[in-house]
Amino acid sequence: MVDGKVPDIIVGRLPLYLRALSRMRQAGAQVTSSQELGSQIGISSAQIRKDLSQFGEFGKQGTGYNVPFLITQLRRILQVEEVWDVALIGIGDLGRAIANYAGFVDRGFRITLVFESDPEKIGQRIGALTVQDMAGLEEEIHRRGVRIAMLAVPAAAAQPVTDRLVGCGVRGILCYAPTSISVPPEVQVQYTDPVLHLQHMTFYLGASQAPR
Amino acid sequence: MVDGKVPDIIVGRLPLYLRALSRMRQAGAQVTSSQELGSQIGISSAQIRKDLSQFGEFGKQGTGYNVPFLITQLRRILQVEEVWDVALIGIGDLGRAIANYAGFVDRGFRITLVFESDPEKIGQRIGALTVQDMAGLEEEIHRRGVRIAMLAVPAAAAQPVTDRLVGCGVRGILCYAPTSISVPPEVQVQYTDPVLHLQHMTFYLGASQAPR
DNA sequence: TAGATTGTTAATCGATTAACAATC
DNA sequence: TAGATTGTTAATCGATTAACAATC
Repeated sequence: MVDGKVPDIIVGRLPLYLRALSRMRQAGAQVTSSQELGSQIGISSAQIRKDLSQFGEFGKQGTGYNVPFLITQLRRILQVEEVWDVALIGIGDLGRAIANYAGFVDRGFRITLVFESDPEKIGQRIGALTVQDMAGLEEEIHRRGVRIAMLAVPAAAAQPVTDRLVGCGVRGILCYAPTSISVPPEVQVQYTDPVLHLQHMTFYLGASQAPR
Repeated sequence: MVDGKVPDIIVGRLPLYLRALSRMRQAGAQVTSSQELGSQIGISSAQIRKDLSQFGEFGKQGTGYNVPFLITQLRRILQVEEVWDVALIGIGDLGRAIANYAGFVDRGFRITLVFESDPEKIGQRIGALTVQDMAGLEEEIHRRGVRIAMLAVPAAAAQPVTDRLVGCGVRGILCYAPTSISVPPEVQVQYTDPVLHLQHMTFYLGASQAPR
């Protein structure tokens, strides 16, 4: 109910709740229950109620949760009511796909700076953005007050670039490079590596593929 | 030591260990310790030893773990000694980036089929692959014995496509669509949604961005 | 040998679930 | 009112950590 300190594992589920609720609203739902929300995302209703109770009382006995209201609350809790500016580092195929992705703004993020070290790519335009030289990274990020970066550089470049990002004020890094990076404790890091997920799945897949 | 049933949370860490070990080997390391491996990826040494002990005894007191040997063992445990054929569904910007990504094969995966519903894209070539009509999905996947799919379609299409995939023998799905999908219990699903990670981070980011 | 590090046990810590009074 | 569903407590379950004998 009162937030002394919220377990990180709970914080990590809130975006999932928000995503499911947004889809429900899109589908026209005005209310939902912990039961319905849970079955939608494969989580027990008790867990959802417990998680939400960390932040307040958002439901009504007998009827459940008002979908738009709960969305508003989760956006507030997660601090995505306003849109965050994000810097994207690395314009390979992946970086380009990220830069072109239209699904960020609705959910609280907007790529406003893109950097790349390859001289061939510097100056290219991606939508409304111009690819900038890594040389200007610190100055631009600092000047714009950007606090979040997405790192889509080769694994070998991830740590040095991270150090530069941290040095110029970035406090959240989403790392697409298939490697771990080190940051000071005040900096948030999250990783995304599809191969980790694939290898997690293959552990459970019996035998090999069908005969060819 | 003996594998009665391995907790899923442990299985999920093995790919992380494998990734870190591969980088160590690349860097020329022949041996490592649970201490070193742990500090590299931000996990306690005790946890690494405990996790590995689920599958056997891979280390040597006093000296630690032989890097290439442990890599071999993890690849065996995760069933990525051989390369898995993977079908990719959806050739938007993201699908294209996935299809072009060169980092899969080394780690056990190879995209061998790509499908798309947009008639404009069918027949296009992506590297050595030809974009195929979704109409032939079941036949092609079944014929090739493909067991794993990556889903890079819009959220609204995710569930119907999933049902088709499950119907033709796919047993592992990596879902890039920002939505949850339902599958029978024998099918593995993993998700990747960068926005979930970003929203997880913003919870911790104080105040707003710097003044503009 | 002495130092280092494993594999494993027991203790601690934290997360999930079940259950139910409160109440819409 | 009767039925439904919340928020919360206590019990259960599972994961992590600390510690150390074994041993390379």
